[in-house]
Amino acid sequence: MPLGFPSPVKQASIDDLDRRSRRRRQTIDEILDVAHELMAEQGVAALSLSAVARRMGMQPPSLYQYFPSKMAIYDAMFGRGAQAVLDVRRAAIARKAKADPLTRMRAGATAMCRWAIANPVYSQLLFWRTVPGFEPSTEAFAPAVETVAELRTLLQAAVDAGQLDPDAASDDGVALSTSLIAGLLSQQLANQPDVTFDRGRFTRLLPTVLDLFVEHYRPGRNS
Amino acid sequence: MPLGFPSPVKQASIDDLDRRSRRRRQTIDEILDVAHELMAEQGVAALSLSAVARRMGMQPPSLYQYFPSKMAIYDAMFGRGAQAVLDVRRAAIARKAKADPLTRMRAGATAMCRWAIANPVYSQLLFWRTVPGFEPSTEAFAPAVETVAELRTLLQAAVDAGQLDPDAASDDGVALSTSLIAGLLSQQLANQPDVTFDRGRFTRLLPTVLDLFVEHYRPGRNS
DNA sequence: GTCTATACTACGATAGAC
DNA sequence: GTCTATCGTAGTATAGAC
Repeated sequence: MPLGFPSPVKQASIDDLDRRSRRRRQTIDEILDVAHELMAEQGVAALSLSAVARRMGMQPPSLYQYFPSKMAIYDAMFGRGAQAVLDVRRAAIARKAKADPLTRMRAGATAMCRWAIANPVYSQLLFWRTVPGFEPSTEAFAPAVETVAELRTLLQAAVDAGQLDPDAASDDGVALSTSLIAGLLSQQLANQPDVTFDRGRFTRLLPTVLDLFVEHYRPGRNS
Repeated sequence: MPLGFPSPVKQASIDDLDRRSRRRRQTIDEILDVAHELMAEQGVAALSLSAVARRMGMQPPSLYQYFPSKMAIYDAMFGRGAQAVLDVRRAAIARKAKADPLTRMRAGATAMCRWAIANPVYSQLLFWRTVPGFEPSTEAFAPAVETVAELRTLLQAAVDAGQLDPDAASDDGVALSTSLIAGLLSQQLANQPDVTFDRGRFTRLLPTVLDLFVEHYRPGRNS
């Protein structure tokens, strides 16, 4: 390229790259938002790329600039949902930072449960995995692993504070607590999908179920 | 038709009707069996009539002699599954006919749970209802209603026998007991779908969970 | 009651122009 | 990065012959 001539090709500045990648992220987010909408309307497993493109005013092939396949969209949704659960739970626990471990555990469980009922599409993806051919990638699954790890940590804190028996922080304790909550969610979403958390016949039982857990692992109780 | 001439059209005898309707029933059963196979292989929501026909050595249009639509097949499967749950539970309880109500309740729950894990396709249909566009008909749903009714009756018997607090037979008691079991099933099927009931990290907790329930409704316990 | 033929629609994904 | 065009496949369902 001869010196003294400004390049006819526009130089890509840092700002341009920022703008471009921000634009790209926006499009990706919009795709996921629209996919979520459609899943809510037609069923999670009924997602179609054509429908997504139609609603976005795009042509279907354009979607392949952002996701290499339909399953990649499901995977991104899974990751998004798992991250949201992690965030929601952390936020609820942070709000009770000064409270005892059991209070924080209850707050985390309640917030997560409330979010799950308000977001049935994500719940179905995360907790049931009923989309034919879809399995989440390790990356998308990571926040879910972290959520369970943090649950275990909190249970251990309750044990250390003398609020729970040491068994509560075992594999069984973790499995039991997740199962108790999954049961309420499962029944609520299957039988009263359009009822709010507060009014649900099943989710209403959350405090009771948490009591059951705490009582079961009451320290000194030879279970 | 002139007398003295045997009809050239073969008279349809009672036996013929029997044979014909039996044959028809067999075909219907085979369709449902094959549909079940395919759902197990490809995913419940991925059922395709063409695939059913292919595997049966039929042409797709022939299926419409037996089911008016794909959803009708889902509905029949739902009904079949709900009836199976009812039967399995009743059989387990009948085997403990002479035992106390709580023992029978535990037996029923265990048998049902075991069956559900061994039949994940039906479980997904019955307990999650994640097939886009499908809702079970009242007829198909009837055995499920009956199962819950019988659960309530059994809880009431336990109350009457002084084994449980009267609250156990309330709406909340029923919802709680179904949720506890649904939780184990849900977690087991989503996280360890190919592990047996006996070895499952979650289903293994069934006795514990039943204890939780019984303890919660222990008579005289002011809960 | 099974078939052939077909209508109709839709889908996921790729190639290549602009 | 978006488009048009298209491939290849699949699907549900119906009409009508046999």
